[in-house]
Amino acid sequence: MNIGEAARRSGLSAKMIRHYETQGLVTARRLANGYRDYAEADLAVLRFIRHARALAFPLEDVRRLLALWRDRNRASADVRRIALDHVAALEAKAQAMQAMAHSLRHLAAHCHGDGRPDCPILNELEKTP
Amino acid sequence: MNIGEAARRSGLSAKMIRHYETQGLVTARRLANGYRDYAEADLAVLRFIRHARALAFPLEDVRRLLALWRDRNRASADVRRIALDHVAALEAKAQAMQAMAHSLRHLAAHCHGDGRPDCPILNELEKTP
DNA sequence: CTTGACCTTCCCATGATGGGAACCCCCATC
DNA sequence: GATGGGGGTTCCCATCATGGGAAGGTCAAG
Repeated sequence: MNIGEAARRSGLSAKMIRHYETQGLVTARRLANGYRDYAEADLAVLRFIRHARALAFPLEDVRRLLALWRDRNRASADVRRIALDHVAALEAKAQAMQAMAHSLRHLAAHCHGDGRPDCPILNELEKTP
Repeated sequence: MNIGEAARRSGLSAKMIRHYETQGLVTARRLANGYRDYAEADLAVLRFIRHARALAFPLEDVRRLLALWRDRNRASADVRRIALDHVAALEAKAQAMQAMAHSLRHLAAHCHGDGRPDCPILNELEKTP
């Protein structure tokens, strides 16, 4: 199957698939005309990548997860560690964002939000320290 | 004051200040030798930018907030709208991240995390659909 | 006059993705 | 056989905000 069909069936874009190839996550046989040729097994890899990316694993993590996935002698502890480290990163970012959102919501709640220029949001941003 | 001192006193890096200049957020007088020269008023702008960036406003938003800040006839409603739109964006991202974190935590909780290869995380990632 | 600490501009890298150009391939239809 | 359309290929550029670093100008102190 060519890259277009592989894209359709994996839920990725052809661009992404080529990119993942340059990053060493997938490989594809080449036909005589230079076209990439994907087998069902490659599709499984592509879907794996899509699921991992849907959980926002960076490609570097995906590479390691794929290696573990292929390794029948893997230790589930290794997979777990990658996942939990990623969870920690996600939660840290999410909490930072929500803290910012809270501050801003608070400021906005005290802003008249009308035609007058007075605005606690700007007052906060212009603080001297 | 030169860019190094402006950086120290604003809490930004000299690199960032130059970048903000290319983006039209700050301007600086130039000395005869080509060095940028900042006044106290410029420092206030730089600190404003730092505070806005600390709340993760994209530079485009910072540009608009600065324009409103300088405009004595601004309507606080305009500031508020920018802020609340940004809050919505932050919360959407934060929630998406926490949803991913939850899923992964759940999967990891069912993973032995020992030397055995069996792993629900990988099972999830390899799902066919 | 040299040294070191500044400053300048310009280019490149990050991470994952999209856009688009220039060009090749294949098949169907006229 | 020529043409057109819809594949494919590679390569470059843009995003967003920031850092790294090179090459070179400037200045003050020794």
